[in-house]
Amino acid sequence: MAMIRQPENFPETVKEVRRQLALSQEELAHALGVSFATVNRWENGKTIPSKLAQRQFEQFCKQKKIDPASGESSDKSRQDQAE
Amino acid sequence: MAMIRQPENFPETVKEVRRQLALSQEELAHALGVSFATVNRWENGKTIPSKLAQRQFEQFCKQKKIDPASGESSDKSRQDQAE
DNA sequence: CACGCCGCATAGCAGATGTTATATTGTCGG
DNA sequence: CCGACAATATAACATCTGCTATGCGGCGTG
Repeated sequence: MAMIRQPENFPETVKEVRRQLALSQEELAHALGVSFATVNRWENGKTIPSKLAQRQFEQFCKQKKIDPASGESSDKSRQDQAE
Repeated sequence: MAMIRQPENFPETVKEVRRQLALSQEELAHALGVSFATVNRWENGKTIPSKLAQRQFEQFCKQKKIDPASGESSDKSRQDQAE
């Protein structure tokens, strides 16, 4: 029985990932190939991402070396905001 | 009225790719992470794929070394269809 | 032939998404 | 304080997608 395992709270996860990368909702949306409204709805719990969107998001996180499951980047390669 | 630029005919492209890989609509759908109905609608021109879906499809083609633009695999690495 | 199975086409409904528009909030400079 | 601006929240409408069910034709088996 495969329980689809959605991160229990997708909204926070998205916000967290976005914050770690210092991206606006619009920028993240563009990076994922979806619209701003979609990311906004995800973060505010208005909708749940499609399989494709979930896949894309996870792939994006991997690519960016971010762990969506945890609340932290967890690795030491922080480039942080050198401004 | 959007002059969105699609591969001139997405329906044929999908059919062609699917045929080259000898996949059923259901199998391709699963490989792409969408439903059978969606692939079926694409092939029959009922709907146009979302950005995400287009992206996934193109990525799938690259991964499978198939050129969606042409009607042929174009390369010699054919896995046969010895059946 | 009758039956079941598979691949495909189609339809309806609910939910997700894209687009556009409007409102709110916070920040910055005057 | 006021205005301008960016980022965000929200809404409405059209389209796409997921799911389910149905129908059709082909194919093999009894």
